[in-house]
Amino acid sequence: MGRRKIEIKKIEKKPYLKATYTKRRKGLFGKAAELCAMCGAEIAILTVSPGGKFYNFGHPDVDSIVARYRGDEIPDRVEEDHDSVSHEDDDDDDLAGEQEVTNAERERELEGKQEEELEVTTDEGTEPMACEEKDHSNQETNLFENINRGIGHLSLGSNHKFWWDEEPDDPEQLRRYYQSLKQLRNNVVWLLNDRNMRESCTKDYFGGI
Amino acid sequence: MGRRKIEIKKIEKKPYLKATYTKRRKGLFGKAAELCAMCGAEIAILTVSPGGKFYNFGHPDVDSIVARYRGDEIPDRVEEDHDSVSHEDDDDDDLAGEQEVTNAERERELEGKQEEELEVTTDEGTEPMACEEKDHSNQETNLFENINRGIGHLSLGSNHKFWWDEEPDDPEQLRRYYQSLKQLRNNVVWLLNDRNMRESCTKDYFGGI
DNA sequence: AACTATTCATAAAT
DNA sequence: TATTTATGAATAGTT
Repeated sequence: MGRRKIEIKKIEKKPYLKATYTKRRKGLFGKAAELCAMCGAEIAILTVSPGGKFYNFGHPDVDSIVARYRGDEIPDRVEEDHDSVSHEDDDDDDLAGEQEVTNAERERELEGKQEEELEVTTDEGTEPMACEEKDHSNQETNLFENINRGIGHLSLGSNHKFWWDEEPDDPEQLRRYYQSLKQLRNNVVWLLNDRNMRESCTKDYFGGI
Repeated sequence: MGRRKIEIKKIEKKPYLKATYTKRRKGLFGKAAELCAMCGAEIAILTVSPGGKFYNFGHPDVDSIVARYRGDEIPDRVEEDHDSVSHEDDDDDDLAGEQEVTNAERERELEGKQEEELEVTTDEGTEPMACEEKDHSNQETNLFENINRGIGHLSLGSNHKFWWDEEPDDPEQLRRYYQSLKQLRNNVVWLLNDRNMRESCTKDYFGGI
């Protein structure tokens, strides 16, 4: 796609490496933006540059997609069939597969139809193409509230018992358990922290769309 | 890029929508793979199709990058300066910016140099281009161990005190705190669960690389 | 960083 | 629906 056919292999010369990385990252994000605009897809791209820096793309935003990917939503209903999952179909039972309803689709149907009807926005830039310049600290708060919320609905499908499943009678034991769990909480908090160091870009790719 | 110039706008006709989505997703993942191979970058792409199904790309794998994005690593040292973060530079202070050391880079230097020297793999497919067919349950275990680990190192930089920061003397109070934290733990477990329903693809894109 | 020659991705056709 | 082909778009090399 340039003056000459190139091999796709590691570029060793630093100046070329940087230039190529920047160009191609831009190209990649642009492609993603087009795909979002044309097909109503949601895409999050997390990029770590060779220098170790994050450059991200997200539509409608990175965090909502990442959260969905990890299952950060609060469940209304608990899935029991975690074992019998084998998707052999490779690519296409999506969207066209209107007979074969997947788990994910069923879940979405329960949640609400808003996104299902592929927003009939006709033209110009009134799309909800939000960009990643949101207030991160607020997001942290929301996500954490999310984790703390929905406590009543939870009942993990598993039959295993762990130490935290039995409420200890011994006060000293209880105290130790409490300590452990508090540490867990701290780790979770830390996990949600420090996001501010990262960059995310979406705009510039949705200008003429 | 085809027989005719097209407008980048929402495709309304379902058959075209599906075909286009599939083609372009494939193209996007291919571009990402090339970028990884040429520049040693790490990329995770999370895609939600218009039908609501996940199709993901990851090199070396989705979860490690997502975890890093969210800050899932166990900290060796605690950051104090979370407020004064404003990256105004748009694009390029990366890799070339050998003067201006960012927080992220500093952290990496402390961690160890393994990844810094951009693995001098010269040619063929001996690259660590892992694909996303790993054992998910194992990953869950690992991530959870990760969260449970590193307890000793933690001291959040904040000055705020919350109820979980004071160890309660009252046994009943302690029990209630314990309950709350246990629920939090359950939420975290749930959050790590259910990943098995998703597909991820990487192979097919690294065949000739 | 800006410019072109060229390859590559893909829209339309089959 | 998979394959083919003509064409526009991304980009390698150059300045």
